[in-house]
Amino acid sequence: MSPTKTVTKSANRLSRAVVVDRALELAAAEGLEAVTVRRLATALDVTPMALYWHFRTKDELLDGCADRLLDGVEIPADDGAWPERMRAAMDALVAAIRPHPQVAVLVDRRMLQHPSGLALTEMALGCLAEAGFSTADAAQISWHALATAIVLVTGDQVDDSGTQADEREVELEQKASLLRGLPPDRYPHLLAAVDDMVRCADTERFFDLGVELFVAGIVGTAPKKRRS
Amino acid sequence: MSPTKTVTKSANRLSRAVVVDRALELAAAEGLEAVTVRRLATALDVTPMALYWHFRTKDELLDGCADRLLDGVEIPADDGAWPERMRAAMDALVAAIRPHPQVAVLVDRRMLQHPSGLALTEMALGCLAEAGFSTADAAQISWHALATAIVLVTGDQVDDSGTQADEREVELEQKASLLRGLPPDRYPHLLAAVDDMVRCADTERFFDLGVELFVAGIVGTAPKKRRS
DNA sequence: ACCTGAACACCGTTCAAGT
DNA sequence: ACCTGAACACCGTTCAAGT
Repeated sequence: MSPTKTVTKSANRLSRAVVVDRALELAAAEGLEAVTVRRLATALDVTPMALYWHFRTKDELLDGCADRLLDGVEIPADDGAWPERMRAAMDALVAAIRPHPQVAVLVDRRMLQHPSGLALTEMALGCLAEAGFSTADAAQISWHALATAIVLVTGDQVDDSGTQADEREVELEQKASLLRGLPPDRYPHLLAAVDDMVRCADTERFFDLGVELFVAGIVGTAPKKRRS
Repeated sequence: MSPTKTVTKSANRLSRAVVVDRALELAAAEGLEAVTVRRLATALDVTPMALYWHFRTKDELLDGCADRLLDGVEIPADDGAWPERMRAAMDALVAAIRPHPQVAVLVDRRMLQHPSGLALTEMALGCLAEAGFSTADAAQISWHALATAIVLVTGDQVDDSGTQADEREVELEQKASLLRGLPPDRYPHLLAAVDDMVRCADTERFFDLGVELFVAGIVGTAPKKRRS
Protein backbone atom coordinates (compact mmCIF):
# COMPACT_ATOMS: atom_id res chain seq x y z
CA MET A 1 0.00 0.00 0.00
CA SER A 2 1.14 3.52 -0.63
CA PRO A 3 2.06 5.48 2.49
CA THR A 4 -0.65 8.03 1.76
CA LYS A 5 -3.24 5.33 2.42
CA THR A 6 -1.86 3.71 5.55
CA VAL A 7 -0.06 6.51 7.33
CA THR A 8 -3.05 8.47 8.51
CA LYS A 9 -0.80 10.42 10.81
CA SER A 10 0.99 12.17 7.98
CA ALA A 11 -2.32 12.61 6.20
CA ASN A 12 -3.45 14.50 9.28
CA ARG A 13 -0.69 17.04 8.89
CA LEU A 14 -1.90 20.42 9.95
CA SER A 15 -2.49 23.31 7.61
CA ARG A 16 -4.68 26.37 7.69
CA ALA A 17 -7.13 24.57 5.43
CA VAL A 18 -7.65 21.46 7.57
CA VAL A 19 -7.86 23.54 10.74
CA VAL A 20 -10.59 25.66 9.16
CA ASP A 21 -12.33 22.49 7.98
CA ARG A 22 -12.49 21.11 11.49
CA ALA A 23 -13.46 24.49 12.93
CA LEU A 24 -16.45 24.66 10.59
CA GLU A 25 -17.43 21.10 11.48
CA LEU A 26 -17.19 21.91 15.16
CA ALA A 27 -19.24 25.07 14.75
CA ALA A 28 -21.90 23.21 12.79
CA ALA A 29 -22.09 20.45 15.38
CA GLU A 30 -21.94 22.40 18.61
CA GLY A 31 -22.12 26.10 17.84
CA LEU A 32 -19.51 28.79 17.37
CA GLU A 33 -18.78 29.05 21.10
CA ALA A 34 -17.60 25.45 20.99
CA VAL A 35 -14.85 26.48 18.58
CA THR A 36 -12.15 26.82 21.13
CA VAL A 37 -8.43 26.57 20.55
CA ARG A 38 -8.23 23.66 22.94
CA ARG A 39 -11.26 21.74 21.70
CA LEU A 40 -10.19 22.28 18.13
CA ALA A 41 -6.75 20.97 18.98
CA THR A 42 -8.06 17.77 20.54
CA ALA A 43 -10.39 17.29 17.58
CA LEU A 44 -7.31 17.51 15.36
CA ASP A 45 -5.36 15.20 17.67
CA VAL A 46 -2.78 17.82 18.35
CA THR A 47 -1.55 20.14 21.05
CA PRO A 48 -3.36 23.47 21.47
CA MET A 49 -0.18 25.29 20.65
CA ALA A 50 0.18 23.53 17.32
CA LEU A 51 -2.53 25.80 15.96
CA TYR A 52 -0.44 28.83 16.77
CA TRP A 53 2.08 27.82 14.18
CA HIS A 54 -0.55 28.27 11.47
CA PHE A 55 -2.50 31.18 12.93
CA ARG A 56 -1.15 34.11 14.91
CA THR A 57 -4.25 34.31 17.10
CA LYS A 58 -7.64 32.72 17.46
CA ASP A 59 -9.17 35.72 15.70
CA GLU A 60 -7.02 35.02 12.67
CA LEU A 61 -8.34 31.46 12.70
CA LEU A 62 -11.91 32.74 12.76
CA ASP A 63 -11.06 35.11 9.92
CA GLY A 64 -9.97 32.00 8.05
CA CYS A 65 -13.40 30.49 8.60
CA ALA A 66 -15.14 33.63 7.36
CA ASP A 67 -12.91 33.74 4.30
CA ARG A 68 -13.83 30.15 3.56
CA LEU A 69 -17.49 31.16 3.33
CA LEU A 70 -16.67 34.09 1.09
CA ASP A 71 -14.61 31.79 -1.13
CA GLY A 72 -17.90 30.12 -2.01
CA VAL A 73 -19.53 33.28 -3.34
CA GLU A 74 -20.55 33.05 -6.97
CA ILE A 75 -20.29 36.58 -8.30
CA PRO A 76 -23.39 37.23 -10.41
CA ALA A 77 -23.35 38.86 -13.85
CA ASP A 78 -23.25 42.63 -13.51
CA ASP A 79 -25.87 43.55 -16.10
CA GLY A 80 -29.56 44.31 -16.18
CA ALA A 81 -31.53 46.86 -14.19
CA TRP A 82 -29.98 47.92 -10.88
CA PRO A 83 -32.68 46.50 -8.60
CA GLU A 84 -32.21 43.08 -10.17
CA ARG A 85 -28.43 43.34 -9.85
CA MET A 86 -28.77 44.43 -6.25
CA ARG A 87 -30.98 41.45 -5.54
CA ALA A 88 -28.57 39.12 -7.32
CA ALA A 89 -25.71 40.40 -5.18
CA MET A 90 -27.65 39.83 -1.98
CA ASP A 91 -28.80 36.40 -3.11
CA ALA A 92 -25.21 35.45 -3.89
CA LEU A 93 -24.06 36.49 -0.43
CA VAL A 94 -26.94 34.75 1.31
CA ALA A 95 -26.36 31.58 -0.69
CA ALA A 96 -22.67 31.57 0.27
CA ILE A 97 -23.19 31.92 4.02
CA ARG A 98 -26.35 29.84 4.38
CA PRO A 99 -24.50 26.52 4.60
CA HIS A 100 -22.70 27.77 7.73
CA PRO A 101 -25.17 29.83 9.73
CA GLN A 102 -23.11 29.52 12.89
CA VAL A 103 -20.12 31.35 11.46
CA ALA A 104 -22.05 33.84 9.34
CA VAL A 105 -21.49 36.55 11.95
CA LEU A 106 -17.77 36.43 11.27
CA VAL A 107 -18.21 37.46 7.63
CA ASP A 108 -18.92 41.07 8.60
CA ARG A 109 -15.29 41.79 9.51
CA ARG A 110 -13.90 40.11 6.38
CA MET A 111 -16.16 41.57 3.73
CA LEU A 112 -13.77 44.35 2.69
CA GLN A 113 -10.73 42.10 3.12
CA HIS A 114 -11.81 39.38 0.72
CA PRO A 115 -11.92 39.57 -3.11
CA SER A 116 -15.49 38.26 -3.30
CA GLY A 117 -16.62 40.63 -0.59
CA LEU A 118 -15.02 43.51 -2.40
CA ALA A 119 -16.60 42.49 -5.69
CA LEU A 120 -20.08 42.28 -4.17
CA THR A 121 -19.61 45.60 -2.42
CA GLU A 122 -18.44 47.29 -5.61
CA MET A 123 -21.46 45.88 -7.38
CA ALA A 124 -23.83 47.13 -4.68
CA LEU A 125 -22.27 50.59 -4.69
CA GLY A 126 -22.68 50.68 -8.48
CA CYS A 127 -26.37 49.84 -8.18
CA LEU A 128 -26.90 52.44 -5.50
CA ALA A 129 -25.07 55.14 -7.47
CA GLU A 130 -27.27 54.36 -10.44
CA ALA A 131 -30.28 54.64 -8.15
CA GLY A 132 -29.22 58.16 -7.35
CA PHE A 133 -27.99 57.77 -3.77
CA SER A 134 -25.10 59.88 -2.51
CA THR A 135 -21.88 57.97 -1.88
CA ALA A 136 -22.41 58.45 1.85
CA ASP A 137 -25.90 56.95 1.70
CA ALA A 138 -24.73 54.22 -0.67
CA ALA A 139 -21.95 53.22 1.69
CA GLN A 140 -24.35 52.92 4.59
CA ILE A 141 -26.90 51.01 2.55
CA SER A 142 -24.29 48.57 1.26
CA TRP A 143 -23.12 47.73 4.76
CA HIS A 144 -26.77 47.49 5.75
CA ALA A 145 -27.23 44.94 2.97
CA LEU A 146 -24.41 42.88 4.43
CA ALA A 147 -25.91 43.11 7.90
CA THR A 148 -29.28 42.05 6.56
CA ALA A 149 -27.85 39.01 4.80
CA ILE A 150 -26.04 37.94 7.96
CA VAL A 151 -29.06 38.50 10.16
CA LEU A 152 -31.25 36.52 7.83
CA VAL A 153 -28.92 33.54 7.89
CA THR A 154 -28.20 33.60 11.61
CA GLY A 155 -31.80 34.31 12.57
CA ASP A 156 -33.08 31.15 10.98
CA GLN A 157 -31.04 28.92 13.18
CA VAL A 158 -30.00 27.36 16.48
CA ASP A 159 -28.34 30.54 17.76
CA ASP A 160 -29.54 30.40 21.39
CA SER A 161 -26.45 28.80 22.93
CA GLY A 162 -25.09 25.55 21.62
CA THR A 163 -28.30 23.67 22.24
CA GLN A 164 -29.21 21.10 19.67
CA ALA A 165 -32.39 19.85 17.99
CA ASP A 166 -34.43 18.24 20.79
CA GLU A 167 -33.27 20.56 23.57
CA ARG A 168 -34.11 23.46 21.30
CA GLU A 169 -37.57 22.09 20.68
CA VAL A 170 -38.58 22.07 24.34
CA GLU A 171 -37.07 25.54 24.71
CA LEU A 172 -39.25 26.82 21.89
CA GLU A 173 -42.31 25.15 23.35
CA GLN A 174 -41.69 26.88 26.68
CA LYS A 175 -41.47 30.20 24.90
CA ALA A 176 -44.68 29.45 23.01
CA SER A 177 -46.69 28.46 26.08
CA LEU A 178 -45.43 31.55 27.86
CA LEU A 179 -46.80 33.67 25.02
CA ARG A 180 -50.08 31.75 25.05
CA GLY A 181 -50.59 32.84 28.65
CA LEU A 182 -50.82 36.49 27.62
CA PRO A 183 -54.10 38.42 28.05
CA PRO A 184 -55.98 38.03 24.73
CA ASP A 185 -57.56 41.48 24.87
CA ARG A 186 -54.20 43.28 24.92
CA TYR A 187 -52.27 40.99 22.57
CA PRO A 188 -54.70 39.74 19.92
CA HIS A 189 -52.24 39.74 17.03
CA LEU A 190 -49.43 38.28 19.07
CA LEU A 191 -51.61 35.41 20.28
CA ALA A 192 -52.74 34.70 16.74
CA ALA A 193 -49.12 34.55 15.63
CA VAL A 194 -47.54 32.57 18.48
CA ASP A 195 -46.55 29.59 16.37
CA ASP A 196 -45.18 31.79 13.62
CA MET A 197 -43.22 33.90 16.11
CA VAL A 198 -41.62 30.95 17.78
CA ARG A 199 -40.50 28.94 14.80
CA CYS A 200 -40.13 29.48 11.09
CA ALA A 201 -42.36 27.24 9.01
CA ASP A 202 -40.98 28.05 5.58
CA THR A 203 -37.26 28.80 5.47
CA GLU A 204 -37.20 29.55 1.78
CA ARG A 205 -39.99 32.08 2.16
CA PHE A 206 -38.11 33.60 5.06
CA PHE A 207 -35.04 34.35 2.97
CA ASP A 208 -37.03 35.50 -0.03
CA LEU A 209 -39.10 37.83 2.07
CA GLY A 210 -36.04 39.23 3.78
CA VAL A 211 -34.21 40.07 0.57
CA GLU A 212 -37.43 41.23 -1.10
CA LEU A 213 -38.12 43.60 1.75
CA PHE A 214 -34.64 45.03 1.60
CA VAL A 215 -34.58 45.61 -2.13
CA ALA A 216 -38.09 47.06 -2.05
CA GLY A 217 -36.88 49.46 0.62
CA ILE A 218 -34.07 50.67 -1.60
CA VAL A 219 -36.34 51.01 -4.61
CA GLY A 220 -38.88 52.93 -2.55
CA THR A 221 -36.25 55.29 -1.15
CA ALA A 222 -34.16 55.79 -4.29
CA PRO A 223 -33.92 59.41 -5.50
CA LYS A 224 -34.09 58.27 -9.14
CA LYS A 225 -37.11 56.04 -9.42
CA ARG A 226 -36.87 53.14 -11.80
CA ARG A 227 -38.89 53.47 -15.01
CA SER A 228 -41.32 50.53 -14.92
CA MET B 1 -24.09 63.02 59.63
CA SER B 2 -26.70 60.48 58.78
CA PRO B 3 -25.39 56.96 58.30
CA THR B 4 -26.60 56.91 54.70
CA LYS B 5 -24.07 59.59 53.89
CA THR B 6 -21.02 58.30 55.68
CA VAL B 7 -21.40 54.54 55.62
CA THR B 8 -20.64 53.99 51.95
CA LYS B 9 -20.29 50.31 52.62
CA SER B 10 -23.95 49.84 53.43
CA ALA B 11 -24.85 52.15 50.55
CA ASN B 12 -22.97 49.73 48.32
CA ARG B 13 -25.27 46.88 49.29
CA LEU B 14 -25.79 44.64 46.33
CA SER B 15 -29.05 44.30 44.46
CA ARG B 16 -29.99 43.31 40.94
CA ALA B 17 -30.37 47.00 40.12
CA VAL B 18 -26.91 48.13 41.21
CA VAL B 19 -25.26 45.11 39.60
CA VAL B 20 -26.96 45.94 36.31
CA ASP B 21 -25.93 49.58 36.72
CA ARG B 22 -22.28 48.65 37.04
CA ALA B 23 -22.54 46.09 34.23
CA LEU B 24 -23.84 48.76 31.88
CA GLU B 25 -21.07 51.14 32.94
CA LEU B 26 -18.48 48.44 32.37
CA ALA B 27 -19.90 47.60 28.97
CA ALA B 28 -19.96 51.26 27.97
CA ALA B 29 -16.39 51.77 29.10
CA GLU B 30 -14.70 48.61 27.85
CA GLY B 31 -17.14 46.67 25.73
CA LEU B 32 -19.52 43.82 26.45
CA GLU B 33 -16.74 41.23 26.59
CA ALA B 34 -15.31 43.09 29.56
CA VAL B 35 -18.50 42.36 31.48
CA THR B 36 -17.20 39.37 33.32
CA VAL B 37 -18.46 37.99 36.60
CA ARG B 38 -15.08 38.52 38.16
CA ARG B 39 -14.40 42.00 36.81
CA LEU B 40 -17.91 43.07 37.70
CA ALA B 41 -17.38 41.74 41.21
CA THR B 42 -14.16 43.67 41.74
CA ALA B 43 -15.83 46.79 40.33
CA LEU B 44 -18.52 46.32 42.96
CA ASP B 45 -15.93 45.62 45.64
CA VAL B 46 -17.30 42.20 46.30
CA THR B 47 -16.52 38.52 45.80
CA PRO B 48 -17.41 37.00 42.41
CA MET B 49 -19.78 34.62 44.13
CA ALA B 50 -21.74 37.47 45.71
CA LEU B 51 -23.35 38.07 42.31
CA TYR B 52 -24.71 34.54 42.31
CA TRP B 53 -26.96 35.36 45.17
CA HIS B 54 -28.81 37.89 43.01
CA PHE B 55 -28.57 36.11 39.65
CA ARG B 56 -28.71 32.40 38.99
CA THR B 57 -26.25 32.62 36.10
CA LYS B 58 -24.32 35.19 34.13
CA ASP B 59 -26.91 34.92 31.37
CA GLU B 60 -29.61 35.97 33.81
CA LEU B 61 -27.48 38.98 34.67
CA LEU B 62 -27.19 39.90 31.00
CA ASP B 63 -30.94 39.47 30.65
CA GLY B 64 -31.21 42.00 33.42
CA CYS B 65 -29.15 44.44 31.36
CA ALA B 66 -31.33 43.91 28.31
CA ASP B 67 -34.47 44.39 30.36
CA ARG B 68 -33.07 47.66 31.65
CA LEU B 69 -32.85 48.96 28.07
CA LEU B 70 -36.39 47.82 27.33
CA ASP B 71 -37.58 49.54 30.51
CA GLY B 72 -36.65 52.78 28.77
CA VAL B 73 -38.94 52.23 25.80
CA GLU B 74 -41.58 54.90 25.39
CA ILE B 75 -44.54 53.15 23.80
CA PRO B 76 -45.84 55.44 21.05
CA ALA B 77 -49.52 56.22 20.48
CA ASP B 78 -51.15 53.48 18.45
CA ASP B 79 -53.12 55.60 16.00
CA GLY B 80 -52.68 57.01 12.53
CA ALA B 81 -51.82 55.20 9.32
CA TRP B 82 -49.99 51.88 9.74
CA PRO B 83 -46.73 52.91 8.08
CA GLU B 84 -46.45 55.83 10.50
CA ARG B 85 -47.23 53.59 13.45
CA MET B 86 -44.68 51.06 12.25
CA ARG B 87 -42.07 53.74 12.00
CA ALA B 88 -42.97 55.07 15.43
CA ALA B 89 -42.54 51.61 16.92
CA MET B 90 -39.10 51.19 15.34
CA ASP B 91 -38.05 54.68 16.37
CA ALA B 92 -39.10 53.93 19.93
CA LEU B 93 -37.03 50.77 20.02
CA VAL B 94 -34.01 52.41 18.43
CA ALA B 95 -34.23 55.33 20.84
CA ALA B 96 -34.32 52.96 23.81
CA ILE B 97 -31.26 50.93 22.86
CA ARG B 98 -29.14 53.71 21.35
CA PRO B 99 -27.78 54.85 24.70
CA HIS B 100 -26.23 51.39 25.23
CA PRO B 101 -24.99 50.17 21.85
CA GLN B 102 -22.73 47.59 23.46
CA VAL B 103 -25.56 45.66 25.05
CA ALA B 104 -28.11 46.14 22.27
CA VAL B 105 -27.43 42.61 21.01
CA LEU B 106 -28.84 41.20 24.22
CA VAL B 107 -32.26 42.74 23.62
CA ASP B 108 -33.10 40.17 20.95
CA ARG B 109 -33.59 37.37 23.49
CA ARG B 110 -35.69 39.50 25.85
CA MET B 111 -38.07 41.13 23.39
CA LEU B 112 -40.90 38.65 23.94
CA GLN B 113 -40.16 38.38 27.65
CA HIS B 114 -40.53 42.06 28.47
CA PRO B 115 -43.77 44.09 28.63
CA SER B 116 -42.41 46.87 26.40
CA GLY B 117 -41.07 44.36 23.92
CA LEU B 118 -44.41 42.62 23.80
CA ALA B 119 -46.24 45.92 23.37
CA LEU B 120 -44.02 46.98 20.45
CA THR B 121 -44.34 43.56 18.84
CA GLU B 122 -48.12 43.59 19.18
CA MET B 123 -48.15 47.02 17.59
CA ALA B 124 -45.95 45.91 14.72
CA LEU B 125 -48.09 42.82 14.09
CA GLY B 126 -51.16 45.03 14.06
CA CYS B 127 -49.60 47.29 11.43
CA LEU B 128 -48.56 44.35 9.31
CA ALA B 129 -51.97 42.72 9.52
CA GLU B 130 -53.51 45.99 8.39
CA ALA B 131 -51.03 46.05 5.52
CA GLY B 132 -52.40 42.71 4.41
CA PHE B 133 -49.53 40.40 5.32
CA SER B 134 -50.25 36.85 6.43
CA THR B 135 -49.55 36.15 10.09
CA ALA B 136 -46.56 34.05 9.06
CA ASP B 137 -45.07 36.89 7.01
CA ALA B 138 -45.97 39.42 9.69
CA ALA B 139 -44.19 37.37 12.34
CA GLN B 140 -41.03 37.19 10.25
CA ILE B 141 -41.13 40.87 9.38
CA SER B 142 -41.64 41.88 12.99
CA TRP B 143 -38.60 39.95 14.15
CA HIS B 144 -36.75 41.39 11.16
CA ALA B 145 -37.69 44.85 12.43
CA LEU B 146 -36.13 44.00 15.76
CA ALA B 147 -33.00 42.69 14.09
CA THR B 148 -32.76 45.83 12.00
CA ALA B 149 -33.04 48.11 15.02
CA ILE B 150 -30.33 46.18 16.84
CA VAL B 151 -28.03 46.07 13.83
CA LEU B 152 -28.43 49.81 13.31
CA VAL B 153 -27.46 50.58 16.87
CA THR B 154 -24.58 48.14 17.11
CA GLY B 155 -23.26 48.94 13.65
CA ASP B 156 -22.68 52.57 14.45
CA GLN B 157 -20.23 51.82 17.17
CA VAL B 158 -16.98 50.51 18.58
CA ASP B 159 -17.93 46.84 18.09
CA ASP B 160 -14.54 45.51 16.90
CA SER B 161 -13.27 44.21 20.24
CA GLY B 162 -13.08 46.45 23.25
CA THR B 163 -10.78 48.94 21.58
CA GLN B 164 -11.39 52.54 22.44
CA ALA B 165 -11.32 55.90 20.64
CA ASP B 166 -7.70 56.40 19.58
CA GLU B 167 -6.87 52.73 19.04
CA ARG B 168 -9.98 52.49 16.93
CA GLU B 169 -8.96 55.49 14.87
CA VAL B 170 -5.67 53.97 13.72
CA GLU B 171 -7.48 50.71 13.03
CA LEU B 172 -9.94 52.52 10.76
CA GLU B 173 -7.13 54.35 9.01
CA GLN B 174 -5.40 51.05 8.27
CA LYS B 175 -8.61 49.72 6.78
CA ALA B 176 -8.98 52.88 4.71
CA SER B 177 -5.45 52.83 3.31
CA LEU B 178 -5.85 49.16 2.49
CA LEU B 179 -8.92 50.02 0.44
CA ARG B 180 -7.13 52.92 -1.22
CA GLY B 181 -4.56 50.46 -2.57
CA LEU B 182 -7.20 48.72 -4.68
CA PRO B 183 -7.01 48.84 -8.51
CA PRO B 184 -9.11 51.87 -9.56
CA ASP B 185 -10.34 50.30 -12.78
CA ARG B 186 -12.04 47.41 -10.99
CA TYR B 187 -13.31 49.23 -7.91
CA PRO B 188 -14.28 52.76 -9.02
CA HIS B 189 -17.28 53.11 -6.71
CA LEU B 190 -15.53 51.53 -3.76
CA LEU B 191 -12.56 53.88 -4.07
CA ALA B 192 -14.86 56.87 -4.32
CA ALA B 193 -16.58 55.76 -1.13
CA VAL B 194 -13.61 54.72 1.01
CA ASP B 195 -14.09 57.39 3.66
CA ASP B 196 -17.83 56.76 3.83
CA MET B 197 -17.31 53.00 4.08
CA VAL B 198 -14.84 53.23 6.87
CA ARG B 199 -16.57 55.64 9.18
CA CYS B 200 -20.00 57.15 9.53
CA ALA B 201 -20.05 60.91 9.09
CA ASP B 202 -23.65 61.56 10.11
CA THR B 203 -25.02 59.26 12.79
CA GLU B 204 -28.49 60.78 12.75
CA ARG B 205 -28.76 60.29 9.00
CA PHE B 206 -27.57 56.72 9.46
CA PHE B 207 -30.44 55.83 11.79
CA ASP B 208 -33.02 57.71 9.77
CA LEU B 209 -31.94 56.04 6.56
CA GLY B 210 -31.98 52.63 8.20
CA VAL B 211 -35.51 52.93 9.53
CA GLU B 212 -36.71 54.70 6.37
CA LEU B 213 -35.35 51.88 4.23
CA PHE B 214 -37.04 49.26 6.36
CA VAL B 215 -40.45 50.91 6.41
CA ALA B 216 -40.26 51.66 2.69
CA GLY B 217 -39.54 47.99 2.13
CA ILE B 218 -42.67 46.98 3.98
CA VAL B 219 -44.78 49.55 2.19
CA GLY B 220 -43.41 48.41 -1.15
CA THR B 221 -44.09 44.75 -0.40
CA ALA B 222 -47.45 45.11 1.33
CA PRO B 223 -50.34 43.25 -0.34
CA LYS B 224 -52.72 46.10 0.47
CA LYS B 225 -51.08 49.25 -0.79
CA ARG B 226 -51.63 52.37 1.23
CA ARG B 227 -53.93 54.94 -0.36
CA SER B 228 -51.76 58.07 -0.65
C1' DA C 1 9.58 23.97 9.57
C1' DC C 2 6.45 22.15 12.61
C1' DC C 3 5.06 20.66 16.99
C1' DT C 4 5.21 19.70 22.33
C1' DG C 5 5.14 21.05 27.47
C1' DA C 6 4.89 23.82 31.15
C1' DA C 7 3.26 27.96 32.79
C1' DC C 8 0.36 32.38 33.28
C1' DA C 9 -3.54 35.08 33.77
C1' DC C 10 -7.86 34.68 32.95
C1' DC C 11 -13.02 32.53 32.65
C1' DG C 12 -18.10 30.66 34.85
C1' DT C 13 -19.76 27.94 38.42
C1' DT C 14 -20.43 24.45 42.58
C1' DC C 15 -20.36 23.64 47.17
C1' DA C 16 -19.52 24.31 51.93
C1' DA C 17 -19.10 27.74 55.19
C1' DG C 18 -19.42 32.01 57.61
C1' DT C 19 -22.38 36.05 59.73
C1' DA D 1 -30.71 36.73 53.94
C1' DC D 2 -26.50 37.82 52.09
C1' DC D 3 -21.77 37.11 51.36
C1' DT D 4 -16.88 34.73 51.54
C1' DG D 5 -13.27 31.03 50.31
C1' DA D 6 -11.54 27.29 48.22
C1' DA D 7 -11.85 24.46 44.44
C1' DC D 8 -12.95 22.69 39.55
C1' DA D 9 -12.96 22.58 34.79
C1' DC D 10 -12.38 25.48 31.51
C1' DC D 11 -10.28 29.67 28.43
C1' DG D 12 -6.29 32.22 25.05
C1' DT D 13 -1.56 32.93 24.85
C1' DT D 14 3.81 33.28 25.84
C1' DC D 15 7.97 31.27 25.93
C1' DA D 16 11.40 27.76 25.83
C1' DA D 17 12.27 23.47 24.04
C1' DG D 18 12.20 19.43 21.19
C1' DT D 19 12.67 17.00 16.31
